[in-house]
Amino acid sequence: MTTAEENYLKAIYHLSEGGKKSVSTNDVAGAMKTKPASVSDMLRKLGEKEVIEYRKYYGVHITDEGKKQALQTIRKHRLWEVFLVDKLNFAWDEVHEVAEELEHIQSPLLIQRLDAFLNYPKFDPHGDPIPDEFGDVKAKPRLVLNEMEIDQMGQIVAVKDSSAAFLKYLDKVGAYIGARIKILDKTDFDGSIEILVDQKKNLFMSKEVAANILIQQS
Amino acid sequence: MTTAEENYLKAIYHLSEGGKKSVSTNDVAGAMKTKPASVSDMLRKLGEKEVIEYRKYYGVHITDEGKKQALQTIRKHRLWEVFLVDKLNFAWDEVHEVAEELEHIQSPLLIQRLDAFLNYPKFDPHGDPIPDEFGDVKAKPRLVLNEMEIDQMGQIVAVKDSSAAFLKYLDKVGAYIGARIKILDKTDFDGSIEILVDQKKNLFMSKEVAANILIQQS
DNA sequence: TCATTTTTTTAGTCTAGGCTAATTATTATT
DNA sequence: AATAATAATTAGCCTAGACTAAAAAAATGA
Ligand SMILES: [Mn+2]
Ligand SMILES: [Mn+2]
Ligand SMILES: [Mn+2]
Ligand SMILES: [Mn+2]
Repeated sequence: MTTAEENYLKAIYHLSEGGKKSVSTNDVAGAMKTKPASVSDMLRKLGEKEVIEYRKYYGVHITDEGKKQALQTIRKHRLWEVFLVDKLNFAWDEVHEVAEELEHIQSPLLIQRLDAFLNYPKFDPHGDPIPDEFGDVKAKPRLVLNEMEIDQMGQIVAVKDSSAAFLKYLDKVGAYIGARIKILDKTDFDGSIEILVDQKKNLFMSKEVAANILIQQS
Repeated sequence: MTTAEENYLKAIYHLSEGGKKSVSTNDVAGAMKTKPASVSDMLRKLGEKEVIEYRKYYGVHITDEGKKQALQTIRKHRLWEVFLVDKLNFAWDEVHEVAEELEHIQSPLLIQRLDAFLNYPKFDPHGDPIPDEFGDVKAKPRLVLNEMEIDQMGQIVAVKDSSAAFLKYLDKVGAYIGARIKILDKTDFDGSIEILVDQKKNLFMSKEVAANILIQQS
């Protein structure tokens, strides 16, 4: 698999995650920031490699083999992110782009040793689970913050958006992975919410922000 | 610079190292394991970027700017090799191929942090000096083992060949960076030599092997 | 249902980096 | 100095991965 193929397959995997059976050409183009015409071409190639099932005009469905390969790339991406944050003192908003390159280095030994060196981490700096070498991820149920009800409580365990802009914003307002939160108020009009962080700090946030924060109930 | 351009420029830099003013198309093709026709094409491109001076039919000369860029790639390569050996417990014969990929990751911050994490190493696992961030290398005079005379002494400080085959051979016979050696005998007929390692072990080696071992006199 | 809109694919073009075969320049040898 | 050998370049082709414009299929909705 080339770097481009790995990136496409990973995008298709992520687009399929919400349990969607099929992913459209336009969806992939959006995720990859390429044109639909380029996507059609790539889908044909990935179809021939049998990592996806591709029916012209009807979108694409990732195969078990494809899922396995995508999870390997994701594993590598997240392990490198842990390395950058834990060992090289990168901030959590600085790691995504570099990991996007590092994930394509081809060396099973490297990843095995890196995993050991990092002490077999289970989550990356954004709270996302790291698949094991067989592609198994232990997924605990998580809620999206903007869908929680008043008085519900929980802990921030992950973010959906790993862009520097979003993560810097969270840093600024004091939201972080592990923070204990409680829903204080919700505004029907715009969907914005008010939460209590660590039993001491009130925090208002827009629906857009809350929709990118994942909560686990304790 | 693309990965391919970086690899070519590095090869040209290494081929120029012996003080040779100009490097031939065939030399580059040999080092890169590509055909001369492909090299001609690349030389034109590198010439346009002014990292080399290219006169058709008369070989190529690396510019100061080219040297600077090559040294940055070499710096990255060698830092990654140190990381693999010191932190991930790779053997010195296992690192070259992986470093060949890692050296192309584009992130100045990454290299700066990696350097600090490794405690600013001055040499890679093969004894080669690591250029600093300005491209400066501190080069101490080194002799090639097969050119030394009987009774001369010194320390193995580096190897010229970083292939797994060669390094595994050195492991097997007990030669390593840092070993103190003394020339016991030389055979004119085939250039083979006998050395004493660490004042206790006699070691015979062919001219070919000795020609890839670098000695610093103490 | 049938026309319009939207989505997707195809056709054709481009660049990077390879290749082979043919040509040309340089170097070596009579 | 002329010819032969060698080295290097050019010409033409290929694949991967992008793109635009045109064509075709599917979805929408009057
Ligand atoms: Mn990537
Ligand atoms: Mn992440
Ligand atoms: Mn390389
Ligand atoms: Mn090395």
